[in-house]
Amino acid sequence: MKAQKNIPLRIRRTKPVPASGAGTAVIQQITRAAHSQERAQDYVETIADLIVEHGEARAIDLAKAFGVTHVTVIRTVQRLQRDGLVNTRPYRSIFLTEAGSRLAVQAKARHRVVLEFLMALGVPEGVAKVDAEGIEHHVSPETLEAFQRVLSGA
Amino acid sequence: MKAQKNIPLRIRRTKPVPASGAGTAVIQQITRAAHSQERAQDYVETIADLIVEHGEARAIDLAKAFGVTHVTVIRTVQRLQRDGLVNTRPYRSIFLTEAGSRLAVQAKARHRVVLEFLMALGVPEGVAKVDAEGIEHHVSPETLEAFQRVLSGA
DNA sequence: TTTCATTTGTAGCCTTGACTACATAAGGTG
DNA sequence: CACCTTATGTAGTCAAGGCTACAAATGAAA
Repeated sequence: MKAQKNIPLRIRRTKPVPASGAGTAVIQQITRAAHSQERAQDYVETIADLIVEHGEARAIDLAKAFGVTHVTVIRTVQRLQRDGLVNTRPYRSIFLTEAGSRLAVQAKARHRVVLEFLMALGVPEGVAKVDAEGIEHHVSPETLEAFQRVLSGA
Repeated sequence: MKAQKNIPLRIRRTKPVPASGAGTAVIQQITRAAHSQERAQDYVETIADLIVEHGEARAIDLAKAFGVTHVTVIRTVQRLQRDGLVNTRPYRSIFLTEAGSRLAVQAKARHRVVLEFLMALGVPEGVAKVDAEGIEHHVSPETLEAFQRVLSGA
C-alpha cells in the first residue's frame, strides 16, 4: 500500500523557493546572537547595582535577584569571568572588570530608556518592568534613539 | 598568611538585604518563561507562512528561514509535535494543529504591530525587522495595545 | 526500472542554564 | 576557641538548541 492520498508527500520544487525575504536567516541569526548576551548583560547590571547599594556583590544576592539557585549563579559567574566581564576568587565577592563596567553602564542606560518609554506610552509600571526586562536586549541603537526622541518630546 | 586587605571578604549582613525591589526575582522568572516559548512561536509563524506561500511546510525551508541545519529543525519540530502544536510523520511535510494555528495567528498579528510601530517611530526597515523579531516575544497585551494606540494616531 | 540528487532521519557531541544533594569555607557568637 | 549558621563550592543530572557525520527514503529522470 502506498501513502494515503490525503496525506501530502513532499513536492519537488525546481525553483529555489520563491524567497520569503532574502535575509530571513540572517535576521534570525542576529536575534540568536543577541540572545546569547542577555544573561551577561543582566548579570553585570545587577552586579553593578548590588555594589552601589551594598558595597559588594555576592552570589546569594544575585540568586535572590534572579530567582535561581546559588549554584546557577556560581556557574554563570564562572562563565562571565572566563569571558572577562567579572573577577572573583573562591569565597570572595564579585567584581566587575573594566569591560564588565562598561557593559553594565550601557545596559543600565538602555534599560532605563526602555522602561521610561513604555511607561510614557501608558503601560502600567508593573507590566512595563516585565516587558522592559525582555525587550531591552533587542533594542538596537537606532530604536533606542527613536525611543529617546519620543521621551524628549521631539 | 590571611586574606589580603585589599580583597574584600564577605560581609555578614543581619538585615535581609535592603531589598532592591521586591519582585525582582518574579520579573526574571516571567522573562525566562516568555523565553521558552519564543522558538515555538517563531516556528508556527514561519510554518504558517510557508503553507500559505508554497502549499506546504518542509524542514529544509524552515532550516533556510532560520539559518540552522535541518537536524536542528527536525528536532525542534519533534518538540513542537510533542507539545501539540504541529503534526508530522516521517518524510512528510509539517502541519499546524488547531492550537498551532491559533498561536501562529496571534504571533503574526503581534509581530506585525511591533514592526509597524517601530517603523512608525522612524526606525529603518532593516533594523526594525531585526528588532521586532527579538522584541515581539516580550510584548505584553498592555504594551501591544499601547503600540496600537500610537499606530491609530490616538 | 534503475539511478541519483535531494530531503529527511539518526547517532553522538557540545554549551548554556537550570536543578538537587552533598561538602567545605567564613565568620559571628557563646 | 569552638560551635554553628550562612555562604560558597562541587558533583552529577536534565532539557533545549546548536552542530557534524553518516544513513535511509523520496521522487524525478534517464
